[in-house]
Amino acid sequence: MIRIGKLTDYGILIMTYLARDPARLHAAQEIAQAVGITLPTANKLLKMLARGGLLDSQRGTKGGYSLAREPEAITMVDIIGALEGPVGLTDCGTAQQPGNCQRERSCSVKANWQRISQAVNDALAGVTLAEMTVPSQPIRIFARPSAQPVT
Amino acid sequence: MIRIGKLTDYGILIMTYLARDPARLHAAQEIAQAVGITLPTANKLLKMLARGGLLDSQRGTKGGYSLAREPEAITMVDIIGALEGPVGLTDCGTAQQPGNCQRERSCSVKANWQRISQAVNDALAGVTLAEMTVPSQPIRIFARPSAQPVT
DNA sequence: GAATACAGTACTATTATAGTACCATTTTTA
DNA sequence: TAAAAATGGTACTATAATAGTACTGTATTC
Repeated sequence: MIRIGKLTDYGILIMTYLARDPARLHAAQEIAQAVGITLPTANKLLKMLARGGLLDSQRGTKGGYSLAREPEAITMVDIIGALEGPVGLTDCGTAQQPGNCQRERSCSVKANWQRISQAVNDALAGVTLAEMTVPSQPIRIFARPSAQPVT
Repeated sequence: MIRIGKLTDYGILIMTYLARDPARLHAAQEIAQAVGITLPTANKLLKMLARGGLLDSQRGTKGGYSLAREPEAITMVDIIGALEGPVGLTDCGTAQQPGNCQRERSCSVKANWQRISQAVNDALAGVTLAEMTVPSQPIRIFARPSAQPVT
């Protein structure tokens, strides 16, 4: 099974919670209780999401977090990217470490592998946070401009 | 980062290798050497792939493995599914354990989450093993019948 | 200036993955 | 018919990644 971590799961719950009341400022403690996770864990995730540019934060008493952009402009790729790094499926598939694979010769898979990552990326980019707040909305999958069925 | 395990990476290399010469029977030792992994690891993977119905096997001297279907009829979902279980992204998203999530009330995310898994699934199902053997072929992403842009 | 809340970092425990070993079963061949 | 070669199944160990926690620092409000 391809899976993402528990923390990312929680992170999406947090983001979804905030998306339901975007105007207000929400303290970490309030969020932790609402989502059903411990405060330390919530703190950790909120920091990461803020650091990733998805949340605005305000310090001090009456401080808290709020969405940095409107829910329509935040996708699953943004959230997963902030919590787990760039979406890729294998070591040789990520953009940053091009020459990492030791068996370049037998690995013609590489280029295609990156395409697969791209496909998954596109799928996740097609789901906005706004869509997550409503019970069931059809998800759009956009084919990239270059993609067309092989005849 | 969403990632799949090393073993699955190896598994795809194995399948790609076999796809290049589908007619012949390939022994585990030959495959291990060709792909660049140890024999025990190759054995483990080949067993899993055979058990998953992706490989036919023949025992005894002169035995070995070969693709159970033609490369065009094997997709990334098949391979990943055989090595890591069904493609899903989180515990509550998989089909088999519907009531596992403890915070059902605050989790309206669930249904959408399953849709995301479905989107990823579709993306991976759009890549055949045959396409992996050629250096660079455009990958098709099919939108599901129900999917249509929200106006 | 005290209390509250976020920011950053480092550490520990847990869990999942990767890797290995062993024995059983089937088929070929000498 | 026996030995060798190859797959089938299972269980175990070691490693690595994840999850969780704690501590210190900084900003803001009252």
